[in-house]
Formats: sequence, structure tokens, C-alpha cells
Amino acid sequence: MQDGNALAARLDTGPDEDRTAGSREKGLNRVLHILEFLHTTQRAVGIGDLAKGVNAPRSTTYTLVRELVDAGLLEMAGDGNRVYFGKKLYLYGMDYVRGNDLLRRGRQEVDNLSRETGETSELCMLQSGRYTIVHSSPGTRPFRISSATGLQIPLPWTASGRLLLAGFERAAIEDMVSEDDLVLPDGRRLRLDDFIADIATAKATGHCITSGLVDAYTKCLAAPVFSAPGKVEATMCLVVPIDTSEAKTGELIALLRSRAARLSIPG
Amino acid sequence: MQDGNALAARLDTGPDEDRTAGSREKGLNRVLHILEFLHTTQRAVGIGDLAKGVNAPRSTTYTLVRELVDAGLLEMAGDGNRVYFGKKLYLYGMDYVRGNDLLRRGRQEVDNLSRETGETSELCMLQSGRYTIVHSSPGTRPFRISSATGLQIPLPWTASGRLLLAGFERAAIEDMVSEDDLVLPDGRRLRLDDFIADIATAKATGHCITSGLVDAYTKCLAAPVFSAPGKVEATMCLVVPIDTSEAKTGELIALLRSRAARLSIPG
DNA sequence: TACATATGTCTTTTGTAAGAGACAAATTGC
DNA sequence: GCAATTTGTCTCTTACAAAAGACATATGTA
Repeated sequence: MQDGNALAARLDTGPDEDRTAGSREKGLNRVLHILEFLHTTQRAVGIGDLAKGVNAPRSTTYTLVRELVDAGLLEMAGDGNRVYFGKKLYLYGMDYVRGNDLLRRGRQEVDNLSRETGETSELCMLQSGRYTIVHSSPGTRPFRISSATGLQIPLPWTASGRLLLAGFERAAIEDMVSEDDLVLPDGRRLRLDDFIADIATAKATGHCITSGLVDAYTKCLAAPVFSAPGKVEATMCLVVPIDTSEAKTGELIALLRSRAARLSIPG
Repeated sequence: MQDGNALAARLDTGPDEDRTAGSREKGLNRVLHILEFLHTTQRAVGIGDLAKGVNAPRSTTYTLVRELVDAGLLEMAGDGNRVYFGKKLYLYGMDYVRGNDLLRRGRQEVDNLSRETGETSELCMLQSGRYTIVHSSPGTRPFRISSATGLQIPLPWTASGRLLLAGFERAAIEDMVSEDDLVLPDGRRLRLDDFIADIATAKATGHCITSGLVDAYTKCLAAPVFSAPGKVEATMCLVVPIDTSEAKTGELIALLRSRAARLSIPG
């Protein structure tokens, strides 16, 4: 079977995830990798590069790409031998939005919030154990704090991450957080226990503030959106300069909390 | 979807093209059918029903659904045994929008147009040989003319359809239009030659108006968006009451044309 | 209470799709 | 000009995924 994979052998309990690529992968898996790869590149990619990128045989990649293009999930990009996401995915995505009150209203609230405050605002969710920026609206500051929609960031780097994990057991949290996730961009290393303590605090206070975690210049304020009592379904957050005054920060947190509460299912 | 329409084009060396569902279908095909099925239902579906809906074995369906849910393309809906589109599809869809100037700006223009005119406005494109409403913005009229985004309508029923086919040869048009497509909702039957003549007219005049085609109460005004000289990439259209005056119609057509021109690639 | 119909999981079989590799035709670069 | 690389298509083999079906619960309904 999995002969000599460099990674440590796992107890069979784990649904051992992300293998970069194996021999004779299932077609569907290859497709999932292709989509994920295009999501990370954020641009049209040549089929050859795509094959390299997902570590799949060229012949297989050609076949799959053709099928996906025929189905409309992918489209050939302008010059002719590059592919990117297709209209079908856009349509399915809109279906998702339509069927999802929280997302639809959340997008609206986020847009409002960033317009009112002038700060970058985001709607965040847990996406199969990963922190995901589902929608973001840039502030009006000259230095835009960029964070693309769909970006996946380690949970411990964010204020939202602390809130999103509020309902989980320690074991579940350990599963979702890898060793690497605890290392901040500047090299500092969080202790897992500290992180878990932060989560408890966030749960208790009903909001979370982190300073200078992903970068040295910003503070992140987050408030939870509940889908049921105690169940954090999403968070709204604001990204503000790290030197924002105490008073102003408090004001923003209050605003944020009230908006997030609006989105929550009453209960 | 390209399923068992009796009149599938046999131009290419189709080995054994698509049947509604054969035995031992490829997993990827099953997935494509599942997605398309969910798109038509527009709601969460039980796995059993899903299996019936796409005419796939239950065991296979369970397996595929689990994989898709794990991947985030589908999500289990609230009550527990229903599935619908997942966040990943939304994210990919947003990627598509981001990488597609025309769509991004087109959505904007459509929203503006319907706000300014009070009429329902739509952005339409050809989606693998099918007419597709890519974005629509409802007007302010009490009787909303509903037409969901992503809805697929036979090309001959629409004004946009006549413009979208402007660049194609007769043979290509015949391939895209089935006999059934020529039968209007009220039972009337268009002649293919008339339709093709309409297309030529639309191409020549640079816009198209149809009255009482899909229903007896509305008129549809459409203008082309060009991605290159002569190449119609999309259309913008307005849906107005059928008794809208000549003068008002002319006004709206002029507005529509100018907005569509804005979207076109200059050239 | 039985009786029927759905849900979810597993095991076994076999038809076939994924992959290796050869090939011609473009596209590069020197 | 001639190599070196990349692109797109095609053929053949076999590892393995799709399907059938048995099984153990639910859920419904007469």
C-alpha cells in the first residue's frame, strides 16, 4: 500500500488527509485537487503546469480537463491553452448563496460595516476544519489590508479562529491545529495551551481581540455569529491599525457585536 | 446538461455519447449529474432522492456524496440527511467572478440599469450551447417577472438568444437548437428559418425585441456585449410590460445599447 | 402488533478508467 | 538551420472504483 511515505505512520483512526498525489488516484480526487490548485493560483493555468501542480500524469490531466470544460466547470482562458474556473461554478456558487441566509445577510452586514467604519471587514467561517474568509470588504484606508476571499489561514493566527473553535473539545481542536499552524509569520511560536485558553476566554467574553499576530501593524477584532445557542457558525471581524485607541476599539467591538448578533439565529 | 436529448449532434466522433444514465458510469460523470440535479432542484435533497434523481445506484451515491461533502463541494443541510451545494463551490464561484471582468462589470451594470429603470434587467450568456441568465436584478414592479439566475431557457424563446447566436453558422445554430426548443410555452411553434432570419436581423440592427414569447404579458429588449468585433460574448436585456409604448421602448433600447457598449471590449 | 418503505454501512465482483508511454506537431532557443 | 522542450492525441494494460446486494437499523401506517 502506502509504501514508505515520509510522513509518520498514522493510527488508522485518522482519515489521513492531503496526500500530495499518489499513483492511480481516483478521477474525482484529481478533479478536487485541480479545483483546489486553481483556487490557490487565482489565475488561468496551462494544462501542462496544471498536471505538474497537482502532480498528476499529463494524459490523465488532459482527459479530466476536457471533461470539466465540456461540463462548464472549467473554461479555456483567452489565449487558448490555459484553464480556469468556469461559469457553472459561478452558478452553483450563487445557488449556495441563495440557499444560505446567513451568508447572504452576512455579506450585506460586512459591506455595511466596512462602509460605516471605513475599516476592512470580513465574514469568516470554519470550512472543513480550516479558517476561511468567506467574504471581505476592504476599508477606505490608503494601505489596504489585503486578505483575499477564500484565503485559508491557520486558525491560531486569527481572532476569529479563537471564536470559531469555542464549541469544540480539546481533542477536536488538537486535530484541527497542526504544529505548523502554531508558528506565526514572524517566526514566533504559540503554545497550544495558551491558544486553548484564548478560546475559552473568547467564548466567555463573547468577542476576541488579537494584536500583531499575522502582521505587526494590525489588530483584529472579532465577534461570533451563532446558529444555535452556543454554536458559533461564523464570525464577523474588523481589521484595524494596531495603534487604534482603547476607546475607539471598544466602540468598534460594541458595534461589531451588535451586528454579529443581528445575524445570529435568535435563541 | 447534455443528456439524452434525442437530437444530439453526431458531428464529432462520439464513441458512445452520454446516455441519461448508463450502468457503471464514471464517478466524475455521476458527480456532474449530481451538481446539475441540485442546480435544478434549487434546494437540499435527501440522498435517496438524489440517487433516484440522477438515476444512480444508492451505494454509489452515498460514497460520492460523502467524498463531496468531505471536500466541501456539498454540505449536509440542516435536518441531517439532505445535501446541497457547499461553501467550496461558492468560493470557486467568487474566483470565477474575480477573474472575469465582463461578469464583474456586467453584474454592476445590470444592477444599475434595473435600479434606474425600475425594470427587471439581466445579463445573459451562452453556456456550452445553452442560453443562461448569468445575473438578474428584479425591477420594482409589483408583479415581479421572475427568472432565476442560472435558469436555462431555449434560445429561440428569447431576444438575447437571437443576439447570442449572431456570429454562428447555420449548421452550428441547428446543433444548438432542438425541435422542442422551437415550441413556445403556449404551444406555438417557431419555424427554424424564421428564427435564423431573426438572428440575422438582430445582428444587423444591433439589438433585438421580442414580444409575448415566453409569456403573454412581457416584452424583452436585448443588446449585445462584444468581446471582439463581431463576437457576441453576452447580452444585457430588459423585461418590460408588453404594452410599453413605442417611444418608451425606443428610449430603453437606446439606454440598453449604450450600457452594453460600455461593457464591450473596444475594437 | 405486524408490514412496508427508507436510511446508512459493508463486502464482493468485474467492467473500465487511470496511467505509462509512444507519437506528431507546435513552440521555443541558440 | 537544428536541437530541446512543450503541446495535444492516441493505444494498451491492469489496478481499482462502481455497482449489486446483503444487512442492520430507522420511520411510517394500517
